[in-house]
Amino acid sequence: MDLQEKLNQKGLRFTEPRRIVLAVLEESQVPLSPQTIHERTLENQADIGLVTVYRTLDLLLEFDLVRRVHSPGDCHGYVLASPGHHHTLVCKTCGRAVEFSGTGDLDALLESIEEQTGFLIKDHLLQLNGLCPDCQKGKK
Amino acid sequence: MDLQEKLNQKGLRFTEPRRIVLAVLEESQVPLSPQTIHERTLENQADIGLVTVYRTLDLLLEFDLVRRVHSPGDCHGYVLASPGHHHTLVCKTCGRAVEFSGTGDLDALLESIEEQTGFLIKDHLLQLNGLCPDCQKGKK
DNA sequence: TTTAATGCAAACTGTTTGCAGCTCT
DNA sequence: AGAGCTGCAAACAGTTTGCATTAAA
Repeated sequence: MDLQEKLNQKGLRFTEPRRIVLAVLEESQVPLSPQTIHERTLENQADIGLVTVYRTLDLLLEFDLVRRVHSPGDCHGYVLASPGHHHTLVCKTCGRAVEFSGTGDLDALLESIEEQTGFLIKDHLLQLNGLCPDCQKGKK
Repeated sequence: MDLQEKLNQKGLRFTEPRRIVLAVLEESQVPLSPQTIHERTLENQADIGLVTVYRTLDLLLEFDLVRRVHSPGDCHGYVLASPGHHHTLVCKTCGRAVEFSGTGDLDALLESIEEQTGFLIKDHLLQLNGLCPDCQKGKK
C-alpha cells in the first residue's frame, strides 16, 4: 500500500506539495533541514510555503516515512526513513558527498560498545567530514 | 591544572556564576538544557541570568569541559565531558548519557573507508541512541 | 585600577497557530 | 458541496547581541 492509499483511507489527500517534499527527500541521502527542503522545492519550480513544508514533515513523520535526526549544524534534519540506512562522507571544501558501506566494521564497533556499556543500541548517527580526492590535490 | 588556572592564564576569570553552572552540571548525569540549568541555579539560591548560562556554556565548551548532545526532547543538552575526544551514547528512555571510547575499532573503520573512497577524513560525528541497562529491565 | 563578566532589554532565528480562500474527491 | 489543504501574517520559544554596570584579579 503506498502513501496515497494510506492517506485516502484516513480521509487525507496526496497533494502536489506533499508529493514534491517527498521527492526532495528521496533525492537526498543527507538529512535536510526544513529550510533547505523549502529552498529545493523552489528550485524545482514549485512555489510551496515554508509552513507547508513543516506541516508535511509532521505528516510524514506520523506515517513513519521520515525520520528526524539531530546534527550539530542544522539542529533538526529530516531523512527518508527508508530501510537501507546509509552513511555519508562529505567534502569540507566542495561539499561533494559520497556514501560508504563498511557496515560490517561498524556493526562490530557497536557490538563492542554494547558489551562495554551494557546499553542496547537502537540507532546511530554517523557522519564523516573530510577532503575528497580532487580537493586534496587542489590543496597542494 | 584546574579550570581557574586555565582561565587566569588567558586573562579570564573564574566567577561565582561559572562555578555554579559547573556545579549544577556536576550534579547531573543527564544532559541538561540551558533553561533547566538556569532553573537549577535559581534553586541553589543563586540569581544568575539565563544569558550568563548560555555564555558560560560556550566558555565551558571551548575549554572542552562540557559536551553538547542532541536529544529529541530538549534539542540541545549539555553534559560534563571527560577529557579527550569521546562519543556519547544516550538512553532513549531516561536520557542518561555515557561516553565511550572505542577509538581503536573506530579508527580501523575510518581507515578502511579512506581506502574505499580516496577521501581524507578530517573529523566525524558519531552519536548512538539506545536503552540503558536499567531501562531495559524496566521495559519488561 | 583595569578589564572581563554580568544582566537587562531588544534583536534574531526557527517553529507553530489562526484564519480566509482554495482544491481535491 | 464539503472537508481537508494552503499561504499569509502574527504569535511564540530559544538563542544571541549591545550596552551600561558590577566585580574579579
